Amino acid sequence: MSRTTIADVAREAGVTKATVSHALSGNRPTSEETRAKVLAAAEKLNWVPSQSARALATSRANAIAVVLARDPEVIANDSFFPAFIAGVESVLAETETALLLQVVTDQDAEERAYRTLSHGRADGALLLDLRADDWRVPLLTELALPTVLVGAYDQPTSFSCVRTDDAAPVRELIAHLRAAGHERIAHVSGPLDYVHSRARADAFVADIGSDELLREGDFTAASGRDRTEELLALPDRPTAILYSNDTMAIAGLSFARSQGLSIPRDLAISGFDDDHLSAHLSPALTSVSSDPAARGRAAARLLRADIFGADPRTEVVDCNVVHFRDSTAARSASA
Amino acid sequence: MSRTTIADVAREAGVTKATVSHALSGNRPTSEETRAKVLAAAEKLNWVPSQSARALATSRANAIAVVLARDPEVIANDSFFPAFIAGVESVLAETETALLLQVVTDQDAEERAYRTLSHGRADGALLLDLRADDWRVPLLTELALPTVLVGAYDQPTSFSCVRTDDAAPVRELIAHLRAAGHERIAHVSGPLDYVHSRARADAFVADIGSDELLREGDFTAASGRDRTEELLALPDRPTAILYSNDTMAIAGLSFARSQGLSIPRDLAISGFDDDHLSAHLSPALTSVSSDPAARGRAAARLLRADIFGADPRTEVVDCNVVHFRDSTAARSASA
DNA sequence: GTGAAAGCGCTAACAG
DNA sequence: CTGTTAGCGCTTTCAC
Repeated sequence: MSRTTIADVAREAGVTKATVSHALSGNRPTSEETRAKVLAAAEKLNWVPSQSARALATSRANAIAVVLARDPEVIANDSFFPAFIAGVESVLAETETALLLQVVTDQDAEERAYRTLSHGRADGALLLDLRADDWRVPLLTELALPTVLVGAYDQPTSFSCVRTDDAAPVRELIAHLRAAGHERIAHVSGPLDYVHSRARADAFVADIGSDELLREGDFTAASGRDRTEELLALPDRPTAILYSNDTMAIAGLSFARSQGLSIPRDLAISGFDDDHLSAHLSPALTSVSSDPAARGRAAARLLRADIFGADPRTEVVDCNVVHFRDSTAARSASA
Repeated sequence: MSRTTIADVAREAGVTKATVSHALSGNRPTSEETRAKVLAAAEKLNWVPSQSARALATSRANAIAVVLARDPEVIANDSFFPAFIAGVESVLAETETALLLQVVTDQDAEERAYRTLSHGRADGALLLDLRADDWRVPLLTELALPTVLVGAYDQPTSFSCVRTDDAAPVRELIAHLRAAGHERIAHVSGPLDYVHSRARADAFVADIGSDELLREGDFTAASGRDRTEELLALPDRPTAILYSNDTMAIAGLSFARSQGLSIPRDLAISGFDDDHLSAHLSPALTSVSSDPAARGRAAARLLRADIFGADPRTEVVDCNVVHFRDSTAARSASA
């Protein structure tokens, strides 16, 4: 509770509050001399302007928000999020903007969170885990809160977007597996109302020509296991499974092994998001890395531009790269 | 920019601003009737009080801060942090408190961050990655910002602490390895100025009786590899290595293998923090899980209590459990 | 039980 | 170039 206020500094420097304010913000010309006096006084008193007072006066919070409506388990096991946040922070740091993180448990709380945030707490928001026809988009539009949508979004929108091509790596994986002789290729997706899960699943179905071997998971290990069990119980079981994240892939791998299958000989497996340990598994897991930090940086930059009044833009950050590893290595013989 | 303010609600309800304020906060008795009118008006106008105005008036930001001075690489590969944050959020959610996350790159920025935060932006802070004689402790004391120290802290302090017993799992691991016949046991620690790294290293040295086989790493894969190389080059090389996190352990494991060693036959290996994939590596990695979410919850509760004026307390969250897996399995014969 | 009015600490017209 | 004066939207005495 630094008691020193702008008034103390003004007194110390022998000027008025307004002068102090402007000397520091550079919002109007100030003589070099008074500027120096003000700086000296501020320094001497160790004064830091109150963010809440400034926020109230300028209606700018100097903070942006990320609201997460995720299961704690999924948060903890997600390799995307921390790296994404690190990317966001690296650009926020340049402008001393803070990141407000809020985890909510239900939609009601989420809506309240956005309403509160938009009212003096944050200057903008980053929307993650977009769903088809996401209800948050009209809400944020109504609240007039600058927003950047992270992840594909197909509806026309007036918000900035950070996109990536989720379909390309899926096609690349399928091509690779086909070349290795696989004909029964399955896909365990994330929840299909997530736009990016849907994009991957659509790419899969389009390329394979059927959704017979598509199963919907929810990114947890449990769902990876269960969907794998279903697929392997099929009369004509798949010889390769593409999972929409590494956690499900590994759970699937374990289950397949417990059934006596050998990976990749009997079943090829690939993940998504390339957890930093995936390359060290045995067999090393084929996965798709996507540079979450780069997407975080892009999102933060777009949001900052938006807050400063720039027109919304869509930026495609294309950094998906498939790492082919042993879990999809070519099988020596047969089908 | 919801234009509606408390004045609009007051007008709509036919009362004054003060009444609206009190009706909602319950800060003074209000007749059931006016209370209902106020609630109806607020609902009708979709009004949410401005956080910045409220913060200014009450000098309470309804937010707490976590400042991270970490390398982005370390952030992205850390399995502790996301789960910890999830735990923190789960208790903050109860009181609609937000979490302000700030990542800084140098000490100067970190100090500025704390000064700014303490001045209207946050009501308290969580200190992670404590170092011996941490400079942030006196700073936060000076700023009079309620703070909770997460991780052991040996200096006397007037702040609340969340502790865990880092020594016990180290002793348990050593005992296990000794029982399996290991006599040359090494430890690759984290940076030794971190209090928790130091605690583990001290426990190691105390139990082993020498620091000959102690090497200081920095939690990155590169350092895990390098320290392992040094240890394996020793004339009388260790037969077991305890690493202070899983990332270093896996890097060490890879390096040892590249030298033709077999794990665990020629070299037993254990990690720390129990990344969610560690159990799935091959061999499965022995590691120590520590329930970061529980520590996050404890820290958030202590901080909230502190902000509300409770006396500082130290809470020991003891949830370290060693998961013995194949990477330290008993060797059939010899030394 | 409710109203009126005085701030919280800063910024931003408007004068000079 | 600098000082004066209002607010920003809320909370909180102090009266009634």
